[in-house]
Amino acid sequence: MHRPARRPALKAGEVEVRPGEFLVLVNGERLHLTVRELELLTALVERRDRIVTREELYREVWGEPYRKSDRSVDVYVGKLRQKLERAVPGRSFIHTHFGFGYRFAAGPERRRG
Amino acid sequence: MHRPARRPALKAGEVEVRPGEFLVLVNGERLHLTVRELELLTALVERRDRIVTREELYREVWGEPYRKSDRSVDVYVGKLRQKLERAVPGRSFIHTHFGFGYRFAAGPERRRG
DNA sequence: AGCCGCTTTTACAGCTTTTTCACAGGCTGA
DNA sequence: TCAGCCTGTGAAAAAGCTGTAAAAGCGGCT
Repeated sequence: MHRPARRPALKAGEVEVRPGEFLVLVNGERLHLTVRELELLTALVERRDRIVTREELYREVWGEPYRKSDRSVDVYVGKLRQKLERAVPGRSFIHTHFGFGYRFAAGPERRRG
Repeated sequence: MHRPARRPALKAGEVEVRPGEFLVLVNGERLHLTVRELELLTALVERRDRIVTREELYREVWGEPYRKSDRSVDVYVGKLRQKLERAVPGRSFIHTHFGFGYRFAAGPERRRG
C-alpha cells in the first residue's frame, strides 16, 4: 500500500471522510466503521462520481491483486450501504454498475463533458 | 472484463465515448449501456465513417473468430440502435451496408460509397 | 480456554446480461 | 419476378453477476 501517511479530508454531500483521523462524519454524526470499511469508503469517495472496478478497489484497499472469485469488495460494499442507510435513510450513495463496478455519488448527477 | 486500461475518449457528433471510464454521453447525458454494448459502440465509433464487417467487430469485441451463423453483432447493433434512438429521436447513427457490414456516422454524410 | 470484534470465505437466491433460436421481411442478381 | 441469401428482432435458454446471510478463520484480551 502506497498511500501517503496524511490523507486529506474529503467531503461529498452529507459524507465527510477524514482518513488521517480515522473518522467519518455523516451529517455531522460520527459513523462507526471498521478499518476495512473506512478504507473502502475512502477509496470510493476519492473516486466519487466515477465507476470504479472491483479490481481497482481491491488493489487499493487490500493491496494485492484481485481474484475474480473474491467477493470481499461486494461484502464490504454491503456493510457500508447498511451503515450509510441507517445514517441517512432513503438515500443511496453507492451505486452498482452491473458488469463494471461501483460508483459513489453524494449529490445530484453531475453533468460532464 | 475490462480491456486495455487507458483508451482515449472519442467524440462523434452528439456521441462521446469514454471507454476508460465506462461512460457514454449523448448530448451530455449518460447513456446506460451493458458491457457488450459499450464495447461494440466503442469499436464502431473508433471506426466511424467506415464500413466495418461483422468479422472485424466480432474479433474486436468478442475476442474470438467469427462464425457466420453468429448473430450476436446484429443483436447488439439492434440494442444500440434502440438506446440511441431513445436518446436522440429521429437520428440514426448505425447504418447497415447490406452484404458488407455496419457503419457508424454521427455527422452529415460527406459522400456516398 | 472462552469471548469478542473484525475479516474472509462460502453458499445460494434472485437478477441481469448474453447467447441462441426462429421467423418475418428485405435485398439482389439472374 | 423469384429464389436465395441477408438482416431485424422478440423471446427463450444459458451464462454470469450481485446481494447477503451465515459460517469459518484469526488475533487479542481476560
